[in-house]
Amino acid sequence: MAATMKDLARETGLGLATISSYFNGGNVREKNKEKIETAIKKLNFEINEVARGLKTNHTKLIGVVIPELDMIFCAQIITEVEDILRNYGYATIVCDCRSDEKREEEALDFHFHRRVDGLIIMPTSTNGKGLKRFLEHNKPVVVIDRKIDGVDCDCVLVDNEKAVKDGIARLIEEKHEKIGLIAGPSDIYTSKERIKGYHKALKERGLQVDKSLISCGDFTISGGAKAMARLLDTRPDMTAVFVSNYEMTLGAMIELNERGVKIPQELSFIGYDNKEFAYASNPQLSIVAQPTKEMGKAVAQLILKRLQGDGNGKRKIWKLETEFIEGKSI
Amino acid sequence: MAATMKDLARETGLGLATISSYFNGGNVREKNKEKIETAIKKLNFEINEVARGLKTNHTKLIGVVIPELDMIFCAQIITEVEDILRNYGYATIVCDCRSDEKREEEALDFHFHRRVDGLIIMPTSTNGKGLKRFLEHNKPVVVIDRKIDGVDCDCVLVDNEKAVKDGIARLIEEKHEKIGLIAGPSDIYTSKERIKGYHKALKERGLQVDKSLISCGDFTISGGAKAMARLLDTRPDMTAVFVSNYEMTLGAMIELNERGVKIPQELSFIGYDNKEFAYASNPQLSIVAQPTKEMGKAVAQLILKRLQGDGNGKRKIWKLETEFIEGKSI
DNA sequence: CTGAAAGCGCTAACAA
DNA sequence: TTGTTAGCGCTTTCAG
Repeated sequence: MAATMKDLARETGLGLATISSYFNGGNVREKNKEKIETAIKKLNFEINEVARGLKTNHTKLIGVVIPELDMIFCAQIITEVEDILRNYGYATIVCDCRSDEKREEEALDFHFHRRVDGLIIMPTSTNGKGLKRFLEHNKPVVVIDRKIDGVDCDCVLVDNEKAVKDGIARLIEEKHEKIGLIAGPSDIYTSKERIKGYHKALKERGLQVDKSLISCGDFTISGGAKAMARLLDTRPDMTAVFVSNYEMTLGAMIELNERGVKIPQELSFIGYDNKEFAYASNPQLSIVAQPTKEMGKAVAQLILKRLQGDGNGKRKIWKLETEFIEGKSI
Repeated sequence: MAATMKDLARETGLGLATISSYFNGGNVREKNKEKIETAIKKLNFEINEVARGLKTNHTKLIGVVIPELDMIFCAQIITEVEDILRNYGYATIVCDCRSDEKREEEALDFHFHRRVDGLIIMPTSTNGKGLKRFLEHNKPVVVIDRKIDGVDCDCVLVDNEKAVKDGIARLIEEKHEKIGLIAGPSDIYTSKERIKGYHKALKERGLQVDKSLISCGDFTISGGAKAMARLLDTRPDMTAVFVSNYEMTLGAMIELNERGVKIPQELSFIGYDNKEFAYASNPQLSIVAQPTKEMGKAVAQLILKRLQGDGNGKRKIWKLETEFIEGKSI
């Protein structure tokens, strides 16, 4: 089996503590360092993180809970986070809860049992019960994208309101007045923010908000297609539409495609996220893109800071800005 | 701090071993079971997997190494695998090596140090050195998508050759003769297979293979766009093109879009993977779709079997079939 | 069926 | 600086 520190001690004739302090940056005489190093090579020693974890009560594991790993928005953030944390010796365990509250709870349990050192979550549920458990045990929590009331932890958010407001403003500039919005589920934080942005944009330009122009999807492709269909059926007078997440953008495009609706002649269109898809569409789509890479960086930075001992610093909320990319769909 | 088994023993008046065997499915008198259960609730006991891992030499951790988490093909497989393994108490640690051999090696080291119980990998490097280390330590390895010579482990593959052959055959049916292929890097297993399929399809129908109709991308969006541009420039006589992965399909579409090439009037097109994108495109794309969900299931099943003790069973290679989805791009 | 005791590989306090 | 020692929380003999 694998060599242990004991073996190193025997091999070098040194004490166990010396070996241990060698690995933990303690003071070891140069000569002994060399001895240890050759012994490591000879015995092919690799430190056992499990044993270390038992002792120190640190697993160097970070739990991640997200609604869907194959939502590109999630995947991009997670890759970035994982990459940075790994450079600091932390492994991330990602659980995809399929936007299901029960599964999310299970995932939190799962991580808790595993004694992760910290938690990163894009929450599905809006009650912060599961998160508090981590905080009570002094394990840092960073929430992505959706703020949760009553839980005192770091957050990385997007300025959803502004994102939508700017997009809608752009449409109004082009003299559109009957502008549809394909929103997310009305109980999700980001959806609410985006709807707020829609309202504000219209009001600021003195336009009326007509609720029948807002159609809620569920952030999935088929949900987006259905929401688009609903708008098309009930509001044939609509001249422009804003879709407020990537999967629904895809769904809406599928529906428009099937009906043969021409963009932008018959309908102006603004989508969300995923530049590549926007470029690959015909015509090229105008979209609002979220800064996933920056979000990932922010998340990693926040949790690392807490893990490195800043347990008491004040809670931080980072709000990042989206980017508007002009295509040919307006 | 959290309660331990010792606390349970004290609370119930039972011995430590009894508590332990309760958790490990041993025989415990009904009465004592009840006692233990109430104590668990009272003390809010949660088993410490770290300690357990130290003792049993099992971490219940599975290392996953993939080239890019935000390649949808990877993400879909991984989600499925993660979901299944979690139901069996295994956590997956995913490392994205960004298609970089050095990073891949680091990821393997990382997992090895962490003492994962098994490894799932979609390899970037073609030498199996890193994998052998796991096998030598009796840790099961499952390779996804790309077979590696000289490493004796389970594999889940796709019938790449047939996938491309069928697509090309479909184009030939429609009287295309100058058919372009946008292939992947020529040193990657799947690319080679796909190129083989291209050759076979042409030969079987008595057509000549013309190397200038094959353009190698690198499985990225920009690579796909460049490869498409190259073909368009050097072979204006080409009447159809087959793109052999999703990201390059996206890239190719971007390029075609920018040049205003009309599909299918000026060029027939077959893409790869991601049905949703195919439906959302205008016109709808014909594509070859890989069975990601089934692949995930197969991977999980194979590794679970090995983890459950079938260490010596013969190496299994599963080859799954792709699906051809007809759109309006031919 | 249950209890006592040893030990997994490591860290950390203390003594030397 | 280095060695000794006592656990971290659990599983697993071995007796009872």
